[in-house]
Formats: sequence, structure tokens, C-alpha cells
Amino acid sequence: MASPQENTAPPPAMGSHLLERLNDAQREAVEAVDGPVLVLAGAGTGKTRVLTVRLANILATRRAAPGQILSVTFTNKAAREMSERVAGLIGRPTEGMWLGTFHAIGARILRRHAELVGLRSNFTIIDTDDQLRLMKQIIEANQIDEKRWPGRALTIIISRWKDKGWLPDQVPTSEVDDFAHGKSVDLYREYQQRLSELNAADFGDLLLLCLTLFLKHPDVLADYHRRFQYILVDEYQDTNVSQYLWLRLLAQGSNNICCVGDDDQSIYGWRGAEVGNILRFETDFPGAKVVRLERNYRSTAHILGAASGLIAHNESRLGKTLWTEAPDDELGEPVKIQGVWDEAEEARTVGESIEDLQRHDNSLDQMAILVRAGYQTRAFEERLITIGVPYRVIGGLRFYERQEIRDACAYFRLIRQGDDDLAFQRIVNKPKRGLGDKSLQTLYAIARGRGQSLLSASEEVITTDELPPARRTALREFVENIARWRAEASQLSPSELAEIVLDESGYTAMWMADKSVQAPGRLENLKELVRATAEFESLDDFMNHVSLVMDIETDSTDPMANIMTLHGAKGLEFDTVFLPGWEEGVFPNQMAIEEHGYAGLEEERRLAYVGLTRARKRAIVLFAANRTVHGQWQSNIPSRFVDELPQDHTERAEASGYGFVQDDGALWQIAMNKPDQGGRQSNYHRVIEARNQRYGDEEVFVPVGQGRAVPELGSRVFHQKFGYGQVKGIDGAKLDISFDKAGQKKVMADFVEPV
DNA sequence: CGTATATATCTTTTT
DNA sequence: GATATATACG
Repeated sequence: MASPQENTAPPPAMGSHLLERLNDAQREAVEAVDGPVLVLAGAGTGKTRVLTVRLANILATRRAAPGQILSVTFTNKAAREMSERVAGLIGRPTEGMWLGTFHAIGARILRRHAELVGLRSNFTIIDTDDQLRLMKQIIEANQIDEKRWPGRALTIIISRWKDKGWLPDQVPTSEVDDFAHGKSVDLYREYQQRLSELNAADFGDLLLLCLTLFLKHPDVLADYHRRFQYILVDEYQDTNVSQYLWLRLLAQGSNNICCVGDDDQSIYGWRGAEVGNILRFETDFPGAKVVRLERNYRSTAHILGAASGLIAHNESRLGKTLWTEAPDDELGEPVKIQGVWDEAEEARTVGESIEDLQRHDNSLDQMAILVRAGYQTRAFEERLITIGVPYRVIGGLRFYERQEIRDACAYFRLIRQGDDDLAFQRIVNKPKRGLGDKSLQTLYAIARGRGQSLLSASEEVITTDELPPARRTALREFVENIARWRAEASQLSPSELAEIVLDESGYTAMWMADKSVQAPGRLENLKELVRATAEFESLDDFMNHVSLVMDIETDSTDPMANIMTLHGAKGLEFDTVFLPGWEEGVFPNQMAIEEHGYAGLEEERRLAYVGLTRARKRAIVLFAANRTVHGQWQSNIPSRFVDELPQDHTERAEASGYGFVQDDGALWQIAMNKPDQGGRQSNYHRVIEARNQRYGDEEVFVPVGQGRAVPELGSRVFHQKFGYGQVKGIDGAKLDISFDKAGQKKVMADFVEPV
């Protein structure tokens, strides 16, 4: 371990070359080494550069050893990039540095002191799946109707409390939800209790329990104060209260904390992030130096102009003016705006542009399609496959979130830790061992009655006649397998063990027997899992890594077009950025506005700003008149963000379809559905009203969704399974139908077609 | 107990 | 359209 450096005179030459290629503001940010520093870094102003050079500079001038630096990011991607770039700058790996995500570092700290917060150091980090399963059990145990008070809702409530740094006893009464008539805090307490019994922590705990640790054990905190001489934080605008408190506690030591962020790029409010943290920095850290980076090196003047014009519609912001040095005749291409008929045409249009750009020597790696929500990727994937353009979806399902990986890990967890009931429940009957609901309910009752874990209860149950013989045998085999693997674990390397477990449990065989299209992919993932375990010393190490850090490696070096959500694009940049789905309801997202009102809208606008500013050379905004949502057609009007893009930085492409809309005096087309296909009234009115509000009473073609109409009383209908019949009664979308062959049935209207 | 079918709900964004 | 849950049947 490195001892603290004592006034080692820094060889000036070592650090100075690092500063050469920085502008004044950047250099100021790098050189303000001591004391609190806030760097307000607009999009594309060289934020990462400042962070990495700052780090390299601290190391090169020997102000601190790597082990004395804490560097926190939000994503693993960002952590990795920083590590690589710093290593490149100083010419050696950044070993020993505490560099990682808030959660990964929180976990690392907790494992060293787990006993002090009621855990053991090999505690399991549970994912949202397990979290939900546990929550449902608690709700059920309290005789609360899960239908009325869904576990999912409670996990969200509790997560938000954890984001704010509240343990059950700290939740202010004013904040208590009426969930299950005010029982939410009790349920929260019970949930924490169960987690502790299971030796498990959820994501929120990784920070929350650190806070508890620091506050209850000042000696531990003092130890970290001595350790961390310099603290760096990326994306500070996205920190939640608990992360903020965590940082503030740690920074009390050296007071050398440097936070980098941009209030205009705060897009995680829904996850508890508080823009207030960045706005309040100077109060929180007295004597703070604030540096603004406003010179943009990334985007053309047109893109910057469009983005700035858009974000100017937000009221709550610190206000920054980004500028670029490009001369007037090098404005670049205006942001292109194009309306299309539906998502298929949207995908086709983007596909054609991609092919066209490719023909002009643009690399696919430099193109990205940024969508608001995951479901939008599908149309693009299908299209790109059809035209043979290679692509990658970034940030879709992470490796660990795949079902088969979670299952496999549940086996490992149970081997490691027999009282991991959540893991037990996940896999006792995967593959099918004939242990269905009935047997398991019996087993749960027995375990609960004796206050035992499911596995140890099982060990006893297999010697009694509490379960019917066939089930008992199945359970015995399972229990003995676990015991045997546990015994073998010490002898074997992690990958050998993984292979044996997956094989002998029948888990691999289960997927081999599965003839669904996904099965081969799942087997491939399992192989990848085994391969990945080989890189670790123990299964413990691996488990530790997999849930927090590991993600799918697209190690293919072939150029590919990128598809990802706008959130996933934070921190990235591309020559060309496609921004589809700019429609009211989709983007800005309807739910965001309904739930968070004006603040929600502003966050959506920041998201649009983030999207635009990812582009270096070109941005193409698209909106579709029609889109299928939940399998139903829906008509939408263009997003208000489209109108908010300043006209002198945009160019409107001719749209396909029908309809004319008055727009600031200029007539232009947007695509519209045919008006004669008899459809859903509510949707029709909604769209017309929205349109009129925005554009006045212009004569326009009207869009009509193609939703299936509810059949009339007495009409004849056809049902896939029951055949032909007559409608006898209508209750909303539910129909009473007398079928010719199958008799009287209640059926949802969506399941029948009019004849 | 497992399977097939019917219904419900879902999609906002993630460590 | 896709996936979890509920119900009926083999």
C-alpha cells in the first residue's frame, strides 16, 4: 500500500505537457487541484478530457498515489473509458485507484465492513427480479391484496426513499404514501429485515448502508478520509440525495472534491436525481471554485444552434452559452426534419440514409439511432436486418439481466450461501423437477414455521413424510446436488465448477431440449458465462463482478450502426445522429408529463438536447403520423420540440402522406392516415383537439387510428377459437357472445372480428 | 404436476 | 406483440 506523499517536489515537466492542448478554462479546471471545484461543462466542451487530464496531472505530479484517489462515474462504460484514457496519458495502468460507479465503489466499501451494518462480506446484490419477488412475499405475508397494491409499485416507492437517503425510521410522515393504507413504511422495514436475513443488499442499499456505516462508525469514515486525498465525480447533475450525502461525507476529509456536470443534461430525475445538487454546490462546499466550459469542440454551428434554441425553452437552468469557433461559411448541415407515415417508413428512411452515407465513405460506427424508449428499436432492427446493415443495440439487456444468466447465478448463489432463499425459489424447479406450486407452498410453510431457510428446511423434509414420495425424491436429489457441488467447489476452478453445475443440474439440457428460437442464443450466453468465470479466482469474485460491472461485450471490430436510447447515449458522440419518434406522447413522453408535469416536460426537453448534442456533423429528426403502440394503431402530431428548433438551423424535408398544417405561416406537409377507415373515436378527437390547439382551425385532413371498432349488439362476429357467433351483450370492451358451436362465452372485443 | 388457453398489463428512461 | 398470471384440463 502506498504511503501518503509528503511534499515530494513535483517534477514540473511531468505534468506540464499534459496541459498543453487545453484551452484556458480547461486548464483552469485542471490546475485548480486543491479545494472544492465545480466544473460546469456544456455538451462537447471537453469534459472527459478535463477529468482525465486532471487525474493524470495529480498522478504525474505525485500529489497522490493512485490508491489515494476516488473517481466516481455513473456507468461502467464511463469508468472504463476514464481508466483507459488516464492510463494512456500517464503511460501505465491505473492500478490501485478507486475508480468505478457509485454502486460498485459502495459495494466495495460495504464488503470491507459488512458486519457493521448487519451483513456478511459475501452478501448478495439482488437484482430487480429478486427485489420484486421478495416484496410480493412480504405483501402477501401481511395479508395485503397484491392486486390492489402491486409489489412493483412498492419497490419503486422504497427505491425513491433510498435515493433520498432514508432508512425506514427516517421516512418523514409527510412523505408516506397511502400504499396499503399507510403500511408502506412497515413493509419497508420488513423488507430491510428480510434482506439482512438473506445476507443481501439491493442497489439502493449499496449507498444507503454506506451512509449508515459512515455515520455510525466515525473511525471507519476517518479511515476513508485519510485514504481519499482527491475525489472526482462525473455527471454530478445526475446524483441523487444519497449519493450526494455519500460524497459530502467522504469529502469532509481532504476537501479536495471536483465535480463535473451540466444542468442541461440532467435526465435522471425519475430515478431520484436532484439537479439541486449541482445548483447548490457553492453553498454545500464553501469556497468552491466554479469553472465554466462553454466552448464546444464537437458539433457544427447549425447543430449547436438548434440544440441551444431548443434548450432555451427551459426555464429552470443555470444558463450557459455554448459557442464554437467555426466561421460563418462552415455552419455545417442544418438539422434535417422529416415527417413520415409510420414507423415502418421511419425505419426505411433511416435505413436509406445510412446506406447513402455509407456510400459516401462514412463509417457505420459513426452513425447512431437514438430512441426515447426501448420498444422503438424494434422497427429499426428489422429494417437494418432486411437491408443487411450490421448494427448493435447498446444498453439493451445487460448480460446479467438475461434470464439464463440469472438462473445460472442463482445456482452459484445457493452453493455459496445456502440461506439464499431467493436463489432457491428461482431454481428449485428449473429445470422442471416436478416440484410445483403445491409442494413448494408446503415447503415454504414448513420453513417459515421453523424459522429456517428453504434449503435447510428441505434437508430435513427429505427425511420425513411431509411431502409425497415422488416429490421427496426430487427434492432430495436437488438438495444432495447442491451439497455435493458445495463440497467440490473448493477443489475446482470457477469455470470447472460452473460447467459441472450447469451440466449436472440439467439446466443446459433444458435449453437444448427447448425448440424456441431464443434457445440457441441462451446456450451461447451460458457458454459465455462459463468462459467469463475463468477470469476470476473464485466464484465469489465473479459473482461480485457480474451483477454490478459486467456487460455484454460487442468485441466485434467490424463497423456497426448503433441503436440505443437517449439515456444510453449520454456521454457518447457520433458524426451522424438519427432522432426518430419526435411525436407528442412519444417524445415528450406522455407519462413523463402526466407524472411530473412541467418539470417532467423540461426533463424531456433536456433529453432532446442531449440527443442533438451527440451529433458532430449531422442530425436528422423524424416523426411519424402513425405508430403502433401495444399492437394498436395510434395517430400522433409532431412533437412540440420540432417546433422549438429554430428555423434558421433546420431544414424541413418533404413529407409523404396527406394533410397540410399551418406552421408559422409556412405550409408544409405532414403524413396523415386515411380518414375513411372507420376507427377509434377517442383517438380521433384527441389528435384533432391537440392539432387545433396548436395550429388553429386550418382545414386539414384528419388522422384516424385504425383501432378495431367494438362490434354492435346483435352483429355477427368471428373468433379464432370459438368460430362464428352473435353478440348478445356489451360491457365496455367485454362482449357476451353466443357462439354457433361453442355456446355462450364472455370474450374481449379485441379477440373477435366483425363478419 | 404440467400444459394449453385466456386474460391482463405493459414500455419511459437504469446503477 | 410479448410476457406474466389465472384458469381448465389431461
